[in-house]
Amino acid sequence: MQTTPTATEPATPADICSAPARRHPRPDGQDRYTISEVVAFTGLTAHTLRWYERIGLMPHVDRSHTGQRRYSNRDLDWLDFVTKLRLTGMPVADMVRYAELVREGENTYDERRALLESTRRDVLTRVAELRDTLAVLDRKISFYATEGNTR
Amino acid sequence: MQTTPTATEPATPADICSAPARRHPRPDGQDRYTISEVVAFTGLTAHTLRWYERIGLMPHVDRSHTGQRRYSNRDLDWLDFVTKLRLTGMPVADMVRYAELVREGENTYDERRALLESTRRDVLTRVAELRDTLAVLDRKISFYATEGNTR
DNA sequence: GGCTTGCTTGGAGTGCACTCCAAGGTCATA
DNA sequence: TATGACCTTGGAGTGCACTCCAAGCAAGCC
Repeated sequence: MQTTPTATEPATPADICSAPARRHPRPDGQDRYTISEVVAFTGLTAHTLRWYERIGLMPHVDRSHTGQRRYSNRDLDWLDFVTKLRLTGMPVADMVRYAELVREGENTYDERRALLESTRRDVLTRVAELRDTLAVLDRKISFYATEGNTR
Repeated sequence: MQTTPTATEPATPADICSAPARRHPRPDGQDRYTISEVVAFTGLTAHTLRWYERIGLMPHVDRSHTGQRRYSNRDLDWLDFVTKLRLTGMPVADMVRYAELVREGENTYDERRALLESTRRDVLTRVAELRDTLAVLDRKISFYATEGNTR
C-alpha cells in the first residue's frame, strides 16, 4: 500500500483554545486518533467514516479496549486518497473494489494499476470537459460584462 | 440570451440509413425537432427532457397542433449550455435559478454574470483538485508499474 | 381498419451517497 | 462520583437527479 509517512499541514485549527489542547494537528500525535479527530482532519463526518467501514472501504480500523475506533496515520493516508478519488467522481463501489484488491495483497498490482489508469483517463476527460465549459462561461461572462452595462 | 446560430458537428450518425432518412444531424433540419431527435442530439433521455421542463429548466418548448413537443435550435443551444453547466457539478436548482433570470429579461444581467462568475470559480477549483488527484494517481501508477512487475 | 411506433401526463420508484436516530456504553474533568 | 461530551450499533430516513410506469392519444403504413 506504499504508505509514505506524509507530514500534513496544520489543517483547520478549529476550537484549539477552547478545550484543553485537543491535540488536533496530525503531525505531533502518535498513531491513534479518535473518530472526532479524524473528522477534524478529513472533513468527513463521523457518520460517513463509520459508513465507509461498513461497506468495506476502510481496511479494518483498530479499536481501543472498550471498542472505540482508533485511527492510525496509515488510515488517515488511506482516507486522504479515498477523498481524492471521490472528487474525481469515481463511484464508491469502484473504490470498494480497489480496497478489496489492496486487502488481497501484492498479486493484485496489475489490476490495481489498470483501475487507476482507467480513473486517470476519466480525470483527463473531465479536465478537458471543464476547460470547454470554462471557455463557454468566459464568453457569456464577457458578454454580460460589456453588453450588460445596464443601469 | 445571446444565442449564436452555432453550427454543430454532425454528431452521432446513429441509424441514419435504416429509417426513411430520419433527419438526425442538426444543421440540415429546420427549426422543429421531436423529442426523440433531441434525445439523439443531446444524449439526454426523453424523461430527463420532460423533467427539465417541469422543473422550469427549459424556456417553454413549442408544441405541434396535437400537443407534441417541437424543439427549436435555440432550445438545443440552451440544452447544450445546461449540459455543460451540469458537468461542472452545478446543482440543478442553481441552473433553474439561472433560467428564471433569463426569463426575467435584460435587467438581470448583473445577477446572471455574478452567478456565472461564481460557477467559473468553482470550475477552476475543481480543475485544481483534479490536477492534484492526477499527481497522486501518477505516483501510484508508476509505483505499480515498476515495483509491481510480479509474475 | 388494424398494427406499430411515438408521444403525452401525473405520480410513483430508483440508486447513490450519505445522514440521522434511539438507546445505551465510555471517558475526562470538577 | 457526577456531569457532560463523546462513542457505539443497526436500521431507517433524506436529498438529489433522474427513471419508470400506466393509461391513453396520435401518426404512418399495409
